[in-house]
This record gives sequence, C-alpha cells and structure tokens, in this order.
Amino acid sequence: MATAKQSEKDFLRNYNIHDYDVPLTSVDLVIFTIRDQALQVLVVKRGDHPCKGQWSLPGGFIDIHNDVDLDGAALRKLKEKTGVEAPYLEQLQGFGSRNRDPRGWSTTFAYFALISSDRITLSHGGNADAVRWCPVESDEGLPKLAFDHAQILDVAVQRLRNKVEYTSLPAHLLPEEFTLSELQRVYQVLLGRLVDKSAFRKRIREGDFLEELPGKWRLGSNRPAQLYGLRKGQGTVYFNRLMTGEVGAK
Amino acid sequence: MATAKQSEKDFLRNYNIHDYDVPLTSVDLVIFTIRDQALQVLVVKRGDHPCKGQWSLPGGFIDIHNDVDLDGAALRKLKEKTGVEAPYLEQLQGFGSRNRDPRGWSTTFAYFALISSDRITLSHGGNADAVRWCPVESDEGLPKLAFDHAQILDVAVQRLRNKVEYTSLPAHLLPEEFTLSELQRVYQVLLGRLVDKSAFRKRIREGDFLEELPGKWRLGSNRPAQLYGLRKGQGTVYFNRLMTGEVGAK
DNA sequence: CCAATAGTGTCTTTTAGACAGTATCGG
DNA sequence: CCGATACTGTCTAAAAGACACTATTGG
Repeated sequence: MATAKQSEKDFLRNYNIHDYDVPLTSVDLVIFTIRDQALQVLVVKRGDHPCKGQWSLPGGFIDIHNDVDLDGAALRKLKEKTGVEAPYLEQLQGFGSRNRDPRGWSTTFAYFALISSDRITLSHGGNADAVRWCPVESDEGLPKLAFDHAQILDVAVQRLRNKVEYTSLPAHLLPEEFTLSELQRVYQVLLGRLVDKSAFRKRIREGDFLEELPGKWRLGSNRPAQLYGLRKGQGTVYFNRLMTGEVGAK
Repeated sequence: MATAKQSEKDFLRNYNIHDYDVPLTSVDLVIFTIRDQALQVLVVKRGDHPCKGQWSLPGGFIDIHNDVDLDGAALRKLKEKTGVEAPYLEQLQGFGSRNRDPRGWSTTFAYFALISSDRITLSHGGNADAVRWCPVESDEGLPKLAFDHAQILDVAVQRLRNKVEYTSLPAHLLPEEFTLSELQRVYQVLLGRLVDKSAFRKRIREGDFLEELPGKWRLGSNRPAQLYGLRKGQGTVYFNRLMTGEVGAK
C-alpha cells in the first residue's frame, strides 16, 4: 500500500500543467434586472484585446490563486461590477469550443443573476460609459455582443422565462419590500402577457414564500397596499403547475 | 480602423496560453440505464494516476486538437465507453474548485446520458473488469468514487428524478420499441412509487410524443400489448403539471 | 363624489385521481 | 375455465380560470 501511495506522490510531484495544451477557462455573468417595466441585462464595454471596444457580458478568467471555486469566482465578478453581495445567482450552462474565442479553445461557465435595479450603483471602471443596462427585447436597444455572448444571453433569457412559469424567481428582481401588484407586474413583464389577479394571488399565497410586513404599506392616491418581503431561509419555490391562465381569454 | 484591427492581430500573435496559470478542464459523464428494474450508473476503474485503481465516472480531459466543442467531447467519451452513438445527452452542470483534483485547480463539465441497457456492449479497455454498471440506490452496490464524483452523481440523480415528474425523458431508457406498461414501470422505478395506470396513459397520450407501431405487439400469456416508439423529430416533452398522483391513496 | 388601485367572493370549467370494469392472450 | 396482463370508462374531488364585486385611499 505504501508503494501505491508513494507512486501517486511521485506522479504528482512530476505533474506540470504547463506541459499540456489546455483550454482557457472563464466565468461570464448574465445579470438581469427590471427597469422601466422591461427586462434588462448588464453589459460592459471591453477595455482590452481581443474584441476591444465591443460590448460583452461581464466576466473573465478564473484566478486560480485567489478563487476557491466556480461560485466564488462568479460572486467575485458580480461584486466587482455591481457592488451587490448576495443576489440570486445560479449556474446557467457551460459553453466551450475551439472557435468562440480568437485566442483558442476556450470554455466558460455562464451564470445568471437577478437583482433589484435600485440596489445598485454601477461601478464604471476608468471609462465613464463602460457599463450599462440594455433592454433585452428591443432590437435597437441591444448592441452586438462579443464572442458567443449573444448566444449565452439567449439561453439565459429562455431559462429565465421558462422558470417564471413555475417558480418564485421573479421576486428576486424586486427590492426587499414590495406589493403583490408590483410582483404581478414583474411576472407579466417576463411572461409577456397579463395574468388574472385573483388566480395570481391564490398561487402566491399557497407558495408561501412571502411574508406580510405588519404595518408596512405602500401609499398613494388609492387604497394602500400591503408590503411583503421574501420569507427568510426559504429557497426558490417550485409550483407544481405552470401558470397557464390568460386574462380575457373567454 | 486598420490600426485597431492591426493592434488586435499583434495581440493575438503574442498571446501564449502557457504564460498563464489556468485550471485543468475535463468532461465527465453520468450514464444511466435501467437494469433489473433499478436505476444503474456506469463506473470505470481508473488505470492511471491520480486515484489509480479507484472507481470513477467515465470522462477525461478535453483534447483541444481534436474536440470541436463540449458536446462533441462528451459524445466522444460516451462512444469510447459504450459504443452508443446517439442517446439522450444533456449537460448537467459545471463543477470546479481548487480542491477537487490533487493536480490543482480543475473544472469539469458534467453530462448525463440515458441509454437502453440492451443497446450496449461495454468496452472493457485492457482490463477485464474496468467498466461496470452499479445500482444507484443500494448502499453496498455503489463503490466510493474518486474526486468529487459522488457529488456529481448525486446532482445527476436529483436532476433525473426531478425531470421524471414533468417530462418524457424516461422513454430514452427503453429500447426503440416498448409497451406503455414497460414505460410505466420505468417511471415507477425512477419515482419510487406506483402510479395509476389510467392517469398515466392519459398523460402520455396527451403528451403526444409516442407513436403506435402498427401491427407490432409484445406477446405473452396474456393480452398482447401494443408496441410504441418515440415520435421522430420531437424533442423532450414537458408536461404542464407534475405527476402528483399515487395509487391507493384514497 | 370620482378616479385609481388593492383586495375578495363566487360560479364555471377543466382535469387529475380512484377504481371498477372489460379485453385477449396462453395453458 | 383460469391466471395474468392490457386497456377503457366513469364518477368524484379539487383546483384553476373568469370575472364581478367590495374596499380604501387622495383630490
């Protein structure tokens, strides 16, 4: 047994990754928010080669001396761009091919994040217009993205829209306190259709992931609205049916 | 404009990945099948360091000179181990950290595959018992796996069991021709519970992803059963509700 | 009082759930 | 005829869908 262990030790001592041809590895982020009643995504202007000057998703190489794991690397990059500490962050999908980066075979771990737009101050590196929000839908609003980032964004939007149908994810796009009507509007923006108020509220109530904030109200020139917050220590709720209804269908 | 292009060319000419510290990158496979009415997974005995002699999931480094993209790399490895060409293959999740491999910071793209056990002849490299199927459940059946492969397997099993509740995925675990009862048994094995026959068949019929094979029957000492096959050119079907029923609940 | 938005009640329609029943083979 | 498995029909219960109704503010 000592021999086998010794043999492994010898192997590791002699192992040098620089002897091999390996792909590049990065982490890229698709950071979503709701602004002006529309789904928007964060893009940055590249300051370095390759694709210098083009817009792209925020991201970059893994720093093997400082990053501990993939999630950590993604969180680090999110913090660098937005200052946000603990939003909703989920691994989206890996992408990798010999073509996607002119420097050679490269892979990326794409993450997608949901944040409330009012929690953020965009950190513009040196360049003043280096970071901005873009509406996902409008054809003129979204610039051509570097690398395969348009494809990554597509996959992310699909995944988000899909999950809206059966999860409580959209709540992460709102500030800490919000009304049910505000939440419903977010769902409607993401779904691209109106949903029935009564059915929506029944659904949310049964999901049981919100808590009423006692005595807190959104005031206006109408009936005050109860404020809610995400129930602590409760992850994403998966409903057991899709949201199939549409208002005015009959 | 010519200057910017030239600048990018100069940059790429001088770029050498060996100047940087990058992580290792591999692709690992969780290959599922149904054998003996149980969910089983393919494991291989490692022939090389590190973790030589330990069981692990099949996989290995990306070959940047021959692989075109991630999916291609995964398909190549699947073919090497099982000879299967076109099963159900889906990217599971990326894993990466400084600890998971003794050689240093490493990442892996885990895939999961579903295949029919009767389509396969395991290709035993040089070593006769280098590849085998293991039941996923039984505690004694599954050996300790190298690296973080136990965790990867866990995530894969969770994902599969989850998708069974609302997709047509389990059909890929059967041979080309099968009966509805056989399909129901697969669902039951994966769900770990019995489901009502009538409700099951209604669900499958409405999913409309199977086609009756006219004049083909499974015979026995009972009423013959209609054989079905997957409808061509139709991807996975997502039902809009979970399979909530349980037999004998009332 | 009116406009505007918040929130609830109720009837209808759909569909899953439960289980009993019929069908068709070999022996 | 019997055992076994395939397949269908029907009643019931529960939930979603549709929409009208009431509630409460500011002006």
